[in-house]
Amino acid sequence: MKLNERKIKILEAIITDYIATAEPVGSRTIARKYDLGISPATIRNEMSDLEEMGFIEQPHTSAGRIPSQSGYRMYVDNMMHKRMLTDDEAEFLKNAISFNVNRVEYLMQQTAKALAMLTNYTTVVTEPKSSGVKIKHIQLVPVDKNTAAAVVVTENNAIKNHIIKAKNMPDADGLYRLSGKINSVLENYALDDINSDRVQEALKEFADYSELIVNVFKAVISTVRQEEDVHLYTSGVRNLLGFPEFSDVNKAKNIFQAFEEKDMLITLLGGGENTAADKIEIVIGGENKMEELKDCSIVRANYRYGKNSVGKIGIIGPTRMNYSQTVSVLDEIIRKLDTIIDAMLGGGEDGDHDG
Amino acid sequence: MKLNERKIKILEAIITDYIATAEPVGSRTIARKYDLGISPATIRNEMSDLEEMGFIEQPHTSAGRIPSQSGYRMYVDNMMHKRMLTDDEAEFLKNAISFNVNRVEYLMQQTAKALAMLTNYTTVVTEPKSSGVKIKHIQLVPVDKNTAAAVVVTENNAIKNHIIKAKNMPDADGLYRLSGKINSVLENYALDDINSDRVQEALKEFADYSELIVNVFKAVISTVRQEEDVHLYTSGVRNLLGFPEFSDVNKAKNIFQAFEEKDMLITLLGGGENTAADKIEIVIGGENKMEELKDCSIVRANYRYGKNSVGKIGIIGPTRMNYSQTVSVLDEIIRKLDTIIDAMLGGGEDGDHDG
DNA sequence: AGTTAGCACTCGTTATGATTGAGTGCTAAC
DNA sequence: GTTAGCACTCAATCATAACGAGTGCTAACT
Repeated sequence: MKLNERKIKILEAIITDYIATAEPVGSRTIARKYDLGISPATIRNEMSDLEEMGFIEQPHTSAGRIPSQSGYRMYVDNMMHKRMLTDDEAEFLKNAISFNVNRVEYLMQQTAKALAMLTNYTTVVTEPKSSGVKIKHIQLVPVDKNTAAAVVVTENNAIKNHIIKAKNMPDADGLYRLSGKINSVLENYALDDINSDRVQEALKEFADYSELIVNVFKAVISTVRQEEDVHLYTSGVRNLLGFPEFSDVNKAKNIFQAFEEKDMLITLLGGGENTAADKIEIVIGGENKMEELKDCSIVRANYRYGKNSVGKIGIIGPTRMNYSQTVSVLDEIIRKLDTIIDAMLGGGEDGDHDG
Repeated sequence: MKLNERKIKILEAIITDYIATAEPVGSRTIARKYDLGISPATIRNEMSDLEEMGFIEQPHTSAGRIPSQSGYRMYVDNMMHKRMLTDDEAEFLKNAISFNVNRVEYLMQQTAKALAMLTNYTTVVTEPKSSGVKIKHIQLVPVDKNTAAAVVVTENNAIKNHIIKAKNMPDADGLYRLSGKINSVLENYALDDINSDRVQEALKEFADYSELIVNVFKAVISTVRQEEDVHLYTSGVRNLLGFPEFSDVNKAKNIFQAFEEKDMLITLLGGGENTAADKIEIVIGGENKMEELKDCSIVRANYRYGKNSVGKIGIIGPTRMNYSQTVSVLDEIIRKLDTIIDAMLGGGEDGDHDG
């Protein structure tokens, strides 16, 4: 059977209507609301075909049709036209995310919140990761008799602290001089070389403090590899409660449970796999492997710093979510975020990472 | 009318039963389940009295009675006996919170989660605040042409970063020397004196960098006053969905909305008012002013570092929550937390506050 | 006096059955 | 190929009745 022009129009009508109303849509409704110039009977015949092709299904005999998973897939891949933002949406976005936040955490929180309010779905945003980033500078600051803080400044001006313990600890001046030495080592050698003779030689003045030095290098390595886990910012979880598909409290409970588990959220955002940096990806219903979220769809994308993807944004709604709006909004916010992050990290405008 | 022994027993039975079942409890049920040695008819008479006294009420004519707000209040203040932890609970707690976490954030998150799992309610925990704490040491670390990081080490070995901007910035060595000067000023003068001639005199060598210096002092002051807002850790929000009182999705939605607003949570935890450091406080139903949470009760307490309250823990459940269990668990966890925090901050064991 | 058995009464909940109406598939005519 | 017409299905709605948990009151009993 061929998916001709008319079938496409009907399928589109069914999906549009179902997205708006959450009610199965029947032939009469389509004939009335969408100007296809054909009678309900004809529509019924076409719908019968569409059902056979697997794009729509019937909850029960005497009900209208609802889109199936592959129906949505077909719509999203081939039929959905990207629409412009409405004036209201554009206006909202303009005010929601201010350029002059000076903390990454606020920016991320703000972004999550703005998206959640605009779309009325749930959003998850990761903080920008600094994995693979180069280290610009490190400085040891005295804290205690056996404790120092290693302040690591990365290439993009993010600042991370690490607590360093060692039995033997130089005084403030000693720490300052040691910092200078370590910086010159970091500048001249790869991280893998830290056990080499030449590095040992460079640091021989501080031979007494080998424990300290080893711990400092450990901290440096963990910064570069970003072994500590990323922060996630979530907003609008409660929005899902507004949708009829989750008015069953038990369903809602399962979903909420999922949202409390970080690992789950990370998988949801696409986990390890690195999707193309500038593509918006849509995961429909059961396409994600998570049982709890089988009635949800995810629209997700990476945001960038320079050319590299440094973080992810996901918008989660019912399978029947408004893909077209969601994609437009996400697209716009990604564009905006890229600019802001560029200004924040790159331009050295600001990059407060305090704790 | 007097609240005699028998009335007390009956009120207690009603509350216990209602907490367990969430169903209005009638005279026959009490006679059957609780061995009071009196007939339903007698119980009915007493219940009628209890209702007149305002401790219980009737949802409708042909239903049993449920405790009123002042009924719970009476129970909580005068009748509830603090019970021991069960073996299971004790065992769970022992495993749930590990002593060797090395980040305050993990500890708080863990605490929130453990409490939520144990009680099956929702918990909110603030991170320990360092407000009012003395500053031990400060060091400026170069970041950028116009940017430095001020690393502030407080008396209890917490470490906070602040980004400092200034048009005119000394080089690394200059920053190090300036740090030394500022430290000696901080040691010898009160923070209010920073505009005094003597302080100006002490820093005159760095007159070119007045913008930088002003910004550093601002950062120091904000650390001491803790003007930046505290982190909150929430867990088990979804638990509330399990209770029949919130099976109406709209009610649940309102509550969830409240939980997404930080200000709300802070008021919930007792906001500004400083309650006695070592008392567990119970706020029943509408006693809190928040309309959205009128069907919830809060059991809350402060945890300490040394003698000072440094943070708050709140457990939120339906008004019909198990106060007795909640209080015991909270009491135990506070005790435990005090020990851990003492070890973490005081003993200088560790206090990683990275960002 | 206090306690209790008995009973009429209330009222939410549940079960039953009838009605409605949205929607379908099929057939026959256009 | 399209459409009007019609019988059929089935969830949702509604009214009614039956049920039962619970009460308050009265009168009898200790």
